[in-house]
Amino acid sequence: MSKITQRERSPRERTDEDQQTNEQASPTETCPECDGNLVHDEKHGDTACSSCGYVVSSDEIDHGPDWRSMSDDGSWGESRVGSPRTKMLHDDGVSSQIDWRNKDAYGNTLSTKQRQKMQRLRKWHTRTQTNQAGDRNLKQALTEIDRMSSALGLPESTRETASVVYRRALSEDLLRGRSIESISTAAVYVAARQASVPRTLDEITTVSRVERLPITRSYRYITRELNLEIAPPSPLDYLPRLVSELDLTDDAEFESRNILTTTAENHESYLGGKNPVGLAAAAVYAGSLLANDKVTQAEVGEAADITEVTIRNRYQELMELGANVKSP
DNA sequence: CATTCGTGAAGACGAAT
DNA sequence: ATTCGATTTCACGAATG
Repeated sequence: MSKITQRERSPRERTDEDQQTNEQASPTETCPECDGNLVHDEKHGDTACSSCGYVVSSDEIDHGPDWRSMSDDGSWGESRVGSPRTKMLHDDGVSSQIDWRNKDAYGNTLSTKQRQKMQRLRKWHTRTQTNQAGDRNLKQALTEIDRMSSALGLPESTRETASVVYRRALSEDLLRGRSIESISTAAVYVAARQASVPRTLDEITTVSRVERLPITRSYRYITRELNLEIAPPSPLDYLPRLVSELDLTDDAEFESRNILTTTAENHESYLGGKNPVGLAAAAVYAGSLLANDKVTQAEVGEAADITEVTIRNRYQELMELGANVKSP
């Protein structure tokens, strides 16, 4: 009969080399990219940087089937078999596929007649997988989400969130008149913000295939229609990335963080309406001064993609509001 | 000399109409 | 769809060290 293989059967037997290389990739404490804190994501087996999203080692955990019987009488009733389900594949990763080679399950070449039959079967099979317009959209969208997430260095969990957001938009029939790209991009934007690893609209735009306008439109649209409540990004979210990009000391980071948190506590209202990146940049500048690890306004501006003028203004305001900034 | 400061005009954005 | 208000950017020269 036809050879139907389960997708992504994960390796049960690992070779010796695999074991060794896996052990050599021992977890480190700080991110090689930005020196941010590394967070281990138990669910996905990823060790990723909490600030820049850099993934250090992925897939330490075998996602393969668990062959143990889960019931006392030893029956297979509860056995868990197959690949893990994931929102990142359009069908949650539960589908099967027909091999493209014209061989049967034993590797024997098929007869001409059988081959033709297989052609038809294949055609039918792929159609059922992607036939519905929605499913076809999904496939393309998920590819895009993955591509953009990679380019932005977002952790795996954030990509799944983006996928879920897109699925919801799809199921609520929100795609009419909007491009798949723009919705996908908006989903990534949403997911990054919800995961407290926000990317600026500029960063998002550079990795997307569509312009800024459709992105913001779609973003507004889906957040409204799906009732997604997204808090404005905190300057603190941007701080670790800046610190690492500028190679500042922990001291400087501490001071910067301190400045931000204290002003946030005492002058909550002040922060409204201001670009959080500008606030973060100003705090980093101030912090670097306090910690004797000075960087110029221009350097901070470069790293944060913000003008010196803005840094100056925020810096001044921070000084006025927090008298506790002065005197090292 | 490099860095910081200050300014006015112009653009971009969100909210309101 | 346009208007309005606040914010940011740009470009520049002056001040500071």
